[in-house]
Amino acid sequence: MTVAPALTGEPAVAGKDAVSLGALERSAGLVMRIAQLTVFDHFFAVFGQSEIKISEFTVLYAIAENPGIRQGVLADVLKIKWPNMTKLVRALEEHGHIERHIPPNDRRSVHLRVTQKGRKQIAASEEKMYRSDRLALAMLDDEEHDQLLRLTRKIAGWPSVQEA
Amino acid sequence: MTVAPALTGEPAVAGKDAVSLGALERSAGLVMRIAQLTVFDHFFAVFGQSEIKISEFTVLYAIAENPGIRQGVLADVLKIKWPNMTKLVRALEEHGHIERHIPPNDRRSVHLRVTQKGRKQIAASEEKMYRSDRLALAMLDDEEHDQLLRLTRKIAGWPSVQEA
DNA sequence: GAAAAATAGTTTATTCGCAAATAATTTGAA
DNA sequence: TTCAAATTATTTGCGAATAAACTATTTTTC
Repeated sequence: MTVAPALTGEPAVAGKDAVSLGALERSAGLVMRIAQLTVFDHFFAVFGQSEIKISEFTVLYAIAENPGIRQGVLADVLKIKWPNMTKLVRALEEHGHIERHIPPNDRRSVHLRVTQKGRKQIAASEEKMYRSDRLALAMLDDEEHDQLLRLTRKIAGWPSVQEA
Repeated sequence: MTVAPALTGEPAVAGKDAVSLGALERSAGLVMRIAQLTVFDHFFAVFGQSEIKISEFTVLYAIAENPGIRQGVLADVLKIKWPNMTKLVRALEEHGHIERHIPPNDRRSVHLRVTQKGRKQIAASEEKMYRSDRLALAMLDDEEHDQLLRLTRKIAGWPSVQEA
């Protein structure tokens, strides 16, 4: 029930006794946040100084999977705030990865599509995404990985794989 | 294998067909992030306009559990960046919740202790923390909650409860 | 024992995320 | 019809988070 200061590699603080968080160590919400930050450290390490950010890649990929999707819908699913999605979409458009279409029947909305260049970008970055995941969760075996996916889907309010 | 746009309560975008994220739906790292954001929505809802922020409470509680701890050690364990920890510690000190001690044998470091007032603040807020966790993870049964805790501890690099 | 390297923490400047306000359009109600 | 409310997206302003540079002190190396 104690936490070693060193989380990866060499100790962040050498020679320090273990730190205990007491009852907080049983707050799955808190531990989950720390685990998530740890995971994303790996993601950033893999993507590094890539030409496309993880958030941009995720949105780009999602648009490819859902041609013509509205950006607000995507924002809600990915838990991205609408103003941030506006910026992401603008960046993707400026890089020529997507196109914005305004349908005549509802000119408030913006429908998104991936361009040929966007498809190439996905092909070029896709493997990084899977590698990030494997690297970040290398301490889990296959069964644990599946468990984690099942639990996190449930928390996020996504249907379980069976019922989908 | 599809994601309903509505995650909680009423649909964020009514009348929209389900969104699929394709292969990304099997990236536990990505799903974990979305789940974590969902969890913290509940945390913020419970803490709301409390006099103390969740981050401040967590740090305060951790100091109480580890009297005299250095703030850098705490920052590394909680995955808080050092400059942010500086601000958190300053805020806690200004509110009279903690004291900073500079030991004569190493005057670079700052050792932290909770004051009597800090202890009262913990007593006053502690229950909110547990309530947040219960509320945010209400969709999990006890076994699933334990599983989640075990998996996230492993990802965060914390020893399992057994081996501690 | 002096210079160089490492450690602990803070400051600064910038980026990022968010809430609130705004704009444009569509829907709904009187 | 006409006007109020809702929807969709963007802009703006501000506060939080980050990286990089900096200060102070201690440890190591030669």
